[in-house]
Amino acid sequence: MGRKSASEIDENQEPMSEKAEQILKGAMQEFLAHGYAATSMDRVAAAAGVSKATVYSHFQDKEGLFTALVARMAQQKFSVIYAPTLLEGDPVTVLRRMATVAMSRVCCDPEQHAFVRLVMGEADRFPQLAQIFVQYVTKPGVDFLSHYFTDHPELNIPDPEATARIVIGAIVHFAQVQEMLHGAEIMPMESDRIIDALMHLVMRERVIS
Amino acid sequence: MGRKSASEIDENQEPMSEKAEQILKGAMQEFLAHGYAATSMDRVAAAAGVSKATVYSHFQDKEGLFTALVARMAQQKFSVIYAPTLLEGDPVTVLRRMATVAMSRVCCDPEQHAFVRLVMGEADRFPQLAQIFVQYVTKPGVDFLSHYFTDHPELNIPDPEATARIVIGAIVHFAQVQEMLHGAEIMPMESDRIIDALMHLVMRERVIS
DNA sequence: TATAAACTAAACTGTATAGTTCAGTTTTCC
DNA sequence: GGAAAACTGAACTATACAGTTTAGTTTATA
Repeated sequence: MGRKSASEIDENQEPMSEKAEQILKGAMQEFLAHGYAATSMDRVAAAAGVSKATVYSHFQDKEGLFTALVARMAQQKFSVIYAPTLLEGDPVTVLRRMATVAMSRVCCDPEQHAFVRLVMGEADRFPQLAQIFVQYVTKPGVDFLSHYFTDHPELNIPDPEATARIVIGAIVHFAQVQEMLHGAEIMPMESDRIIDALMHLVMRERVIS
Repeated sequence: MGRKSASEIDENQEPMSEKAEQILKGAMQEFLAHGYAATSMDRVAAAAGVSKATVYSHFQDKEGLFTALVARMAQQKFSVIYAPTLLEGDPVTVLRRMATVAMSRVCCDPEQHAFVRLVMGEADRFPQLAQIFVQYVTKPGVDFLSHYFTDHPELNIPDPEATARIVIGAIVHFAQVQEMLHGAEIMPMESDRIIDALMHLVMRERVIS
């Protein structure tokens, strides 16, 4: 039952036993709802429909379970998947489609909000988990958009990577303020206005071929 | 000793007794370092150099202390202060200066990182605190930049508020990824590149007067 | 100086927690 | 069928916590 020491994180994708999956599912429910410190192992076991001894036979301790869970979620559940069809069409269409898809994913999924909150809130106590989040969630998104900019010089973007970060940062921050921080009531705005303004900024100096 | 019920938040700025200030200082240290759930009232009292009974004579309970603390910090310590001199000069200079100041404030202050982590991490358990954060930290920044855009039509920005959110979101998200999520090692980038790319996007279609 | 208010230290209550142990049950697999 | 492994439920240890109480001390004030 290859366990890991508390401080190292399993980045492999060893197939897991059914019980281990069950436990992770219960752990996800509890940790996402209550955060790390306020989640008890008894509640995790109950949520997983499993005895507490079984939890401790699959995971070294609370920290080990938490790190296994978050690393796994970052790699599986929240890693960005890009459909090839996303790239079909002219840049104006494609960029707007990408922005719209990203915005809806990042705005409309409460589980994603809870996950981001969890990772951000624990980023100082679990810096490795924060880095895994960056590696598997943030970086692929930036790289993807950055490559698209690079592959389309007619967009006339001098620094594709920085520009990719700006576009993604604007979308993510909008979702954070509106949804995660409940800012929608205080400073309401349609997400389309962000997308329109982004398109205006990025597209207006392109070279018409 | 006008206390508040646990669920309502004091948005007034009643002058506080010296002991209450002491307690808030200790509470800030502990809550910023360990988060809400993992902070104990004994440690808060010890950090404040005060007996636990005194803590409970000034604040109703842990939740009341926490909400008083976070609301206060959002209004005092992390509300954005704008110097009038920030606005002197032509738009190219002013915008770059504003971006640079914002970036340094948001990137280089570990206490600000801890505060944002705390508010984000507890935003579901304390939605009113998240809204106070938006009201006193996010909104003033967006409004300020938005007004600057509106006051300078030569910049040719069709949607000032959305554009202000994009600029601020890009800067804040950059700081979040690089510093708060420890992404600097995984996807390093100089903050100047973000600022340059932002300037390029915002300024390139301005009307030269 | 007298009096009230604020404060302290410490003990105390009741509950919750991480992690372990163990006797007994179920599952797996040869 | 039978042995080994996995699992269960429940009790158990030791610790920590929120919040209260008490008895005594300091501080301000009039």
